[in-house]
Amino acid sequence: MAARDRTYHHGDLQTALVEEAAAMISEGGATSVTMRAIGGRLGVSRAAPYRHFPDKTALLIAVAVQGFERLRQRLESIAAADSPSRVDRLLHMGEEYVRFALEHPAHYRLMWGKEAIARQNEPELREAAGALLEHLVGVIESHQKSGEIAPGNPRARAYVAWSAVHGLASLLIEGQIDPKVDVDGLIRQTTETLLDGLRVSRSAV
Amino acid sequence: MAARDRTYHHGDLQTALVEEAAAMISEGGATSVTMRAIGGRLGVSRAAPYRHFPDKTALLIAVAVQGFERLRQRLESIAAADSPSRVDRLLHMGEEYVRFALEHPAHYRLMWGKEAIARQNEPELREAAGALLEHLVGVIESHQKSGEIAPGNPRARAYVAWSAVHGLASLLIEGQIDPKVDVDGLIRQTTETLLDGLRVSRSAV
DNA sequence: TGGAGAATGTTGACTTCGTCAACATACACG
DNA sequence: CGTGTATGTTGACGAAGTCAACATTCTCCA
Repeated sequence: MAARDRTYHHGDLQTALVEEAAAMISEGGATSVTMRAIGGRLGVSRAAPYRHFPDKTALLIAVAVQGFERLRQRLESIAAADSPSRVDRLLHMGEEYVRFALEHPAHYRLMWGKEAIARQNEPELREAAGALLEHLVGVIESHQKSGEIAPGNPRARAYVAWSAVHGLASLLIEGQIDPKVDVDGLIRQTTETLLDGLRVSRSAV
Repeated sequence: MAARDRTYHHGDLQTALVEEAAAMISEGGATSVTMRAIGGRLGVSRAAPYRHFPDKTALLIAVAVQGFERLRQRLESIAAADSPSRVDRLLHMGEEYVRFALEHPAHYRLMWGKEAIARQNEPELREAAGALLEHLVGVIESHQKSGEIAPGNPRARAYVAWSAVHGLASLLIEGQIDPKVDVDGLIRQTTETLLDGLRVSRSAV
């Protein structure tokens, strides 16, 4: 059994650390996560996490990777549910992306913040984000086949789409959008504008 | 004279602190900026900055504000130079925005990172970013008059445009874009897709 | 079945950093 | 020219990351 009730050995501290760090990030932002505090909340000493992660950055990376995976799962379930031939599916996915960021702002910020994750090009992080991109590329391709998106390098088009939703999510969670603005309407308008642009055929790049 | 060569009093430490912090951010990222290091580089003690900024966050905010102002000036000079009735002006502005971020990645990151600037809703920062937005709104309006952008709430359209360029800038500086991709082409494709979308008339939001 | 060695956890200590308090020096101005 | 204020310095403290040495528990084979 993996999660017995132990006094000395925790059972599955590695997993618990990631979960707890994610929870603390949601509650008090990334700065509230300290090795000491996280250990305390798990009833473990301050140095215990070092048996599972070489340093704090590594733990935060694991949390960020988990965030990318959850976001991807969420988008994939939408892609699977909706009809692949309908434009609505794309709108729905874009909206869901932004909604995820709004629901977990600190977590989403961590996924992107090279500030908190002070290290150059973590491969795991790149990979997790890459999986998200790959999924998006596939969706773009399927919609190109059905004609709702103009032909052209699907990867480049996926980057464009990703830019739009990530940019909006970022603006929103950083409080840069006037609170008087109708957020749902803005999300919808952004995804619609994006799709309108992607529908237009231009000289390929 | 404001910048005499002094031994005890620096002359214009406040300005120098912001400049030096910005330089250090460019060189080694935001984490390399410590009060001690910045003081050392300016030949001043570790506590001297506290005569000019209440804490480190305030200094970083000043740096971020300066970044927003420089970016705005850069975009305004383009808006002034190009013909206001040509679509190229918009493309040019979008490209310039992304280029700024690529030239000053750590600085641009700081401008957005609520991580490094751990404080809720700094008014100066909001204001500096707001000025950027206002300028963009004005540009959108002028292009709506000349018909290159469909009518509708110009502020909402400005947010959409801002999302696109900020999102792309963010993807690029966080290393999320495949290095094999032609960056200039991607920037152009993003701004073109955005404009194509903004040109289309939809039910207003 | 009974250790031996690996895995996991704890405590103490060191370092860096932000920050405050007490003190020092230079400047401005009547 | 003297005094109050602006600016700078040093010493100290607490928080936090992290390492080393030590403790406990688990695993698994002889």
